Amino acid sequence: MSSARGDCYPPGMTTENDAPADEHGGPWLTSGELDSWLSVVRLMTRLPWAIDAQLQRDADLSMVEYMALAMLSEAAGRTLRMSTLAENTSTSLSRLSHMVKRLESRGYVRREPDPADGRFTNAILLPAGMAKLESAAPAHVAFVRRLVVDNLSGERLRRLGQDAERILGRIDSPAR
Amino acid sequence: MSSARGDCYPPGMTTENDAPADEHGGPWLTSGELDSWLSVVRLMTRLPWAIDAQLQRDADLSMVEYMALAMLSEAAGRTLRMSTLAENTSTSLSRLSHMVKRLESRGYVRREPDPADGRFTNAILLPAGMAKLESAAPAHVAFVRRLVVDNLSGERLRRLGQDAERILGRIDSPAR
DNA sequence: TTCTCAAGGTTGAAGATTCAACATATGACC
DNA sequence: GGTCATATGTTGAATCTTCAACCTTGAGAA
Repeated sequence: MSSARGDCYPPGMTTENDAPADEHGGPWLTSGELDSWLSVVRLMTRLPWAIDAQLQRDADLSMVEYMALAMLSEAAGRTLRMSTLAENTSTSLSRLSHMVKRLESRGYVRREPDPADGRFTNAILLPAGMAKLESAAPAHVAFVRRLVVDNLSGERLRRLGQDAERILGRIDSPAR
Repeated sequence: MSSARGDCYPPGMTTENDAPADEHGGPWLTSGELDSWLSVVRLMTRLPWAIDAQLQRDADLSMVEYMALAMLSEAAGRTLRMSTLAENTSTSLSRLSHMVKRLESRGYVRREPDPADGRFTNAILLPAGMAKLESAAPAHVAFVRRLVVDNLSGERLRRLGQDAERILGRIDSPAR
């Protein structure tokens, strides 16, 4: 099934790659491990690209922008701190700051310093932003269904989410 | 386990989200589907970021650059057409062209028009590029093992790869 | 031959992201 | 109060990606 051949990952070592198929911890990847990893790499590359393309085409939004608007739409008072929003959308504060500035200039969002603690900045979803989100949502959700949710059995989707969480756990863990 | 709450995805509709848990094709996502999808989104966002950070820190390479060098290292004559390389690394030709120009300026790669058909351009891995790749590979493979390969059972890794392929199939399929 | 066309690739400008430096606000400590 | 340290955000420059326009090569038709 893999169209991109697997013998390209660790470099120059393919002949020594025939170790027992499921032994953990070896120096290189076995050919089965490599196939799976390369599939994951392609998924990480192309799925965001596909989602972005759909949203861009149908709503002139990037996926991160959609996520940010969606997070705000569900928050109390349609308001979140910049730092919370950055955490929840997995983006850097700097990127978010630039991004919100653009959303602000489009009239979807506004910012104000938190009245209770001036260190924080609150991002607030405006009616135009809510309208934008509501108009973008149906096509976006349908697309996600077609590519992912309806494309896997309930059980496999559930496991996919679990595997993702397990990998994310390692990413967040304090190294080693 | 999900730290970012799920009630932020389709916007403004959470109260109607209590449909039967595994019914396919509804208008919105059920809360379980949403959790899984958001986990996948976070994975797509953070895993490439983590891999890039490791490679950048240890080898001053991005993941796409690493992939390109690795593909070339395994190709016959350490040579591939630009278009093939773009396909195999899931990047646009334009992005690849800029990227290879940078790799060229670092002495890792060179380009030449295909002698047999001048429409194609061949990218060729130079010894310095091979050396770079070999020095980067061990730490990179170890990192991929720690995050993904050794973090899931053989069976789950295999299924993860299959799910990825299944989703990729939909992405490549001619719409609808 | 000559014309036209499609495919492969490059380029420069515009747009987005990253990086490091810089504010600013608050709390802790003296 | 005054000073220092820390956490939150912002900004501008550098870098990277995307987008559209363009160039070139070779194939095929007239």
